[in-house]
Amino acid sequence: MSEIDVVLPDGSARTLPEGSTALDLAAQIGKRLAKDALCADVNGDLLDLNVALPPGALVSIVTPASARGREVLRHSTAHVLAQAVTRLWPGAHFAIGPSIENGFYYDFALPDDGRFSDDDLERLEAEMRVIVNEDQPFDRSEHTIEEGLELFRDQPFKVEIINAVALGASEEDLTEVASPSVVSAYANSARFVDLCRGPHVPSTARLGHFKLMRVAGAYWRGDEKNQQLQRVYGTAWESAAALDAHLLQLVEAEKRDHRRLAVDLDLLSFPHELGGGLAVWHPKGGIVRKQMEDYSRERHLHGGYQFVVTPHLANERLFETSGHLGFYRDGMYPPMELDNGTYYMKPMNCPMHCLIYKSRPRSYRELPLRLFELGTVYRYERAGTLHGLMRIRGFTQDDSHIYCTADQLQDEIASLLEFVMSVLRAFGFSDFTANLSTKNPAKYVGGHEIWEQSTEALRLALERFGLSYEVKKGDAAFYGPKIDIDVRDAIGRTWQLSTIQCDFNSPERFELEYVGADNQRHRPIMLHRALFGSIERFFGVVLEHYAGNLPTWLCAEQVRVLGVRDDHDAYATAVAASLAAHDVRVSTDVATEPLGSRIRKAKLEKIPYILVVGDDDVAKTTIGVNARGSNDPERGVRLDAFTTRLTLEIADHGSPEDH
RNA sequence: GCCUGGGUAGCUCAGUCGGUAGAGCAACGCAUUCGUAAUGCGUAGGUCAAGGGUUCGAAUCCCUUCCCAGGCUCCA
Repeated sequence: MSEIDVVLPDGSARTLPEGSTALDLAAQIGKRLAKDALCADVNGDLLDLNVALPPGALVSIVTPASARGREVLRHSTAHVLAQAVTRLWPGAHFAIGPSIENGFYYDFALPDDGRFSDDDLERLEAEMRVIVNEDQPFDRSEHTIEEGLELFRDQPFKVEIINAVALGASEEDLTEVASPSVVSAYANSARFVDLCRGPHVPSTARLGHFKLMRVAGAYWRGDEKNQQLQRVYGTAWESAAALDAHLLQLVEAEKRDHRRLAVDLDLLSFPHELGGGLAVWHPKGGIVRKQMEDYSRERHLHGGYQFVVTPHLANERLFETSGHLGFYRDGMYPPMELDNGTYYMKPMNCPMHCLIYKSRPRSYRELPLRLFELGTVYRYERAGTLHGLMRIRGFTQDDSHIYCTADQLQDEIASLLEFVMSVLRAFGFSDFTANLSTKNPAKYVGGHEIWEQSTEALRLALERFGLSYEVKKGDAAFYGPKIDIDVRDAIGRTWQLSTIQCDFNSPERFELEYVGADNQRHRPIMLHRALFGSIERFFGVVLEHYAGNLPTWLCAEQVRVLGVRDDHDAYATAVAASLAAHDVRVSTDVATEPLGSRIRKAKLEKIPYILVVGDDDVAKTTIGVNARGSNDPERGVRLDAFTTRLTLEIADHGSPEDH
């Protein structure tokens, strides 16, 4: 019998009998690897373990505790879910079931327009465990288009996918089948076959560390005009420990949910009486927000911006001119009909800023003209999309509109990028990435040249700044290309905060002009930009980033002074007064309750510094300093030394945890 | 807007078969005077989201609306 050589990832070669599979290779390398192996990377393609290796192939064995291994586990678990559904709901149609971050989902159409309820998850999970225990193989087979259509004749979604791929109509469906001409299928048993490109684990027995999480509705092919399918989400891992760790992480993430923290820390609330998506800010939230706004104003003041103020509503003529009524009427609060016309709440500040620009003739000497406003806008977001502060119906943008010439664009954007990141860094973010959204050929206004020129200006500014970015083709708004800036937070989630958008539409619609050095009239380019995006959303992101342990400068209460006994209260009050004289936000909690109880209360409020003063301190003018995040208090600290340290920390935007 | 699940005291939740409202924490009062995450006792607190229906009787069953959660879609 002839032999073949294959190459391992470390560059070493292995010799195997011709016809050997990836599993044979794994077995030759080691018993343990053969036991762990899920599938194999052969010359860059992920394949099942039982395929014969071609001579000279570069092979790596994929094991469960790897990104690709988990992906295969999750996808295979999705097949098990589909089989469980077809067992419990005979006649169910199944659509697609990919692996996703941390797990998988699968979409179904149940017989008689049936719906899953939460109780069904338990039944499904039990059935899935039965399938896992049955140790069913994943048997791959390949078919012609005609055979595939016959094989899945009872599964309309599969038929649609096969046809779409055969016609070359859908690239994304290629993930479901082998190639445009070969239909691949995986059979777990005579009764369950699913269309799939693969690869899969060798047997269902290799699965088991999964949990079904929730049911949801999801539109076929993600289009709300299509049938809504029943989706089941699950999470799946390589081990019980990994699954438990994930579930624990979900619990931890819940603890830093801004909606939870907003209640616990008494920052703000969403009273039912107000209606959905509208918040009231309580005193403590009000202080934090004021700190954010003050900082923003301060930076803009020194950043060459001019402050403007505009009203919350306007006559409909304004929004006809701006085009908002034409394009976004559904997203606006409905009209107020009055004797002298029809009024709308403003969904954006830009039309108002254009009116300010237009209030008198402009010279090229004034450009770039940067108008800034903390402008509150109202958008009637669809009920199902609301999400705490992150998606809200009334919110305040740190909004600016910059009017400039095409020549000024690149410099303006480069300096804007610097400004944006400098401001975001002041709030503790340091990991940024950008997205550059380019023209959607199906939906845009403006000439080819201006799109090219400004997209290039955005791109060059990004490169000049050295910010890593991805190009999102066709993602631009109809009126111009844009840069969005994502930040990564303390637990690795990314949030889109800042946006810099070119607008070729508004200057046209408002007929904005400036007189150039050539004494001719020219049309300026307009930039929309927001750094926080919305103050509400930014507040939510910051709160979650710090899990409520805000840096000292942002905290509503920075210090609380506790006397050990009530005869220390006078000294505690004096300490507080001394700190307050340095603009520290400080309170005292008089000794009617035991010290331990008052300390606990202050810790739950996440106050950066709890100062405890007793006999020693009264005698020596010292304090006991209990810093947030630390379990051993410092005794006998001189008050003036602490005051210096604290005021420095506040000025530096630091936290007690930094020391 | 669509799918699923919810809404009981400020918060977290219990409330069985339809029989008329409960706990812990928080609040308030009194006592306690205490050196680093819960002192004790007591008091008060509810149109059970709102409205309608079924019933002798509804937190509980039905309908409508509002609000919330997780998804889908959307996000100028």
